Amino acid sequence: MTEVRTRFAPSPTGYMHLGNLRTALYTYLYARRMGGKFILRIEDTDQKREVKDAVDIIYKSMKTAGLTHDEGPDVGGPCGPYVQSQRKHTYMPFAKQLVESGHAYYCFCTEERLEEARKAAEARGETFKYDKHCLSLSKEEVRAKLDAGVPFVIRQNIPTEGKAGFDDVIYGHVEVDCSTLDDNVLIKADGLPTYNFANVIDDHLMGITHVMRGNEYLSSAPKYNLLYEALGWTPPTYVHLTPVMVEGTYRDKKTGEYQMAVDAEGNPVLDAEGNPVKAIVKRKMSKSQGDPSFEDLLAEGYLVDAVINYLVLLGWSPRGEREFFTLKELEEVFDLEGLSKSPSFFDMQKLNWFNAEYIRKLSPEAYREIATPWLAKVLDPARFDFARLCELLQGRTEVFSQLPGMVRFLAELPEFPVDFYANKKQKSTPESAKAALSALLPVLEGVTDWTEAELHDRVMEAIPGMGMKNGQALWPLRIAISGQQSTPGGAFEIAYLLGREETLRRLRQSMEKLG
RNA sequence: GACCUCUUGGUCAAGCGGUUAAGACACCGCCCUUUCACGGCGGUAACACGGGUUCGAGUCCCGUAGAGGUCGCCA
Repeated sequence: MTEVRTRFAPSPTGYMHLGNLRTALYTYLYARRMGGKFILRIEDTDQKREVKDAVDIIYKSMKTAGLTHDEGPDVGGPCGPYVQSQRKHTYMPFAKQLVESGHAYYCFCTEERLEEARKAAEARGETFKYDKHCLSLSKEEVRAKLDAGVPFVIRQNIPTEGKAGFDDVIYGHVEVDCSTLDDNVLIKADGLPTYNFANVIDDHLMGITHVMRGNEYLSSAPKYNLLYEALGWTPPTYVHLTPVMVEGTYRDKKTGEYQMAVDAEGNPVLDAEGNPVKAIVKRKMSKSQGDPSFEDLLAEGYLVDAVINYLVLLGWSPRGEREFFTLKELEEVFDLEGLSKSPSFFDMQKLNWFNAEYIRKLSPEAYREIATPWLAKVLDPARFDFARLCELLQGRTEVFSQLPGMVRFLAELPEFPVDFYANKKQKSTPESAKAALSALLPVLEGVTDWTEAELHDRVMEAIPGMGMKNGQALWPLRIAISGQQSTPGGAFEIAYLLGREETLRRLRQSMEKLG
């Protein structure tokens, strides 16, 4: 049995979006599971789209995600170079071979002619297909044009009849009529191959056994198989992955304008102020549409392991109850059978849940290290016990970026309405709160050893004498010193964190407002 | 529009001819509790529709509808 070789072949467009990362993940996992090799190849044959540093972003993302490749531009390997633009000269000979065998042909049509034909086809309501105009050129005519230096491309010569198909692990056998296929350009006028050609040549030359890629290639796969046949090569095993979808706004790539919502009659939907509302559509997740990339998520305080765990389950099922997996564990269990056939929607809530679970599993030290910079955005580390604060926060953190908002009240008592004191279950009302706070103030003033234990004991022993239930006294106390109905920790923890002076100051201030 | 593909709760999904149709997120309720969260217990909620095949269909076949993809000298 031959060794499994998979490849992740991104084009350097400047970021790693989540759909791409998931494809890389699956590709990597399958290679590892099978004890094979994972190859990174850069597909940069479109020089117009080249983005500076984009390749570095790819390396960096792969590295943080833990997807190490066995062969690639930076680590080398037996099938290099692994950057397509550096392989420029390997494609033309194969193209010429195809021309010789009649599976491809030179085309000298100008872009203008093609554009006109495309428009004409559109006007007739037909799908444009290249008319094989240049296929009828004689060998001599071709020779003459070539010698005269007329710009050319090389097109694949698709049979006019018959069927073309391929087998896919996920979709099974897919077959189409050749008549619906277009004679795609294999070699562009600049001498570089198109993706359609380069992927076939490189996958074969690099010994790729399993081609895993987005299912946007599903419709062109039959053409690739025709190429493999023409070249006398065995096609790889295809695994076409479903896209990661999202519901969101849609902005036209060319005009930059948002698609607007319309009602059943086609009239614009307006919001309360009478402004048009953007349409919410189902579409592929995409950085250019404003969806978060892998880097964005990490910057917001998502843990790598949580993102990976969430992503692997989005479109793949281990078919068991288990849902937590480390990368290493996935390398043991990942298989192709669990891959789903239908697109899956990205669910931020579930990602948040995964992230929260992973955060809870962090050691207190690790948590504190990550949390500290976030806390320091709004709190002075010299003034607050970050260690204690982190203990309180760890079980309540979903995403680190939420931290500043959760602790800002410690820096400054926020304005809050008196009805915060009203809580039915705690039997608290603004009136009872006033009584409770008045009784509690001297108790707290009497506490000199300002520790949570001491605060707890002094206050708890005073409450029965006040003729109140615990909640009736503690609820208003926490509200008075925090200004919030929900806080990371109870009254004693908050009081401790604030310190004696600040607690008493806030308590008096809040009592004043109660009148 | 043409071609290809997909279709189990709001979302991720198990299921591979016989199940009370798993599980997770979200949501709701109860318990725990000085709030929230965590944790525990429970609940609402699905086989797109219509025809077949079969003793029996979420599972197989055919239509319809809906959704996604492709139709570039982009990948």
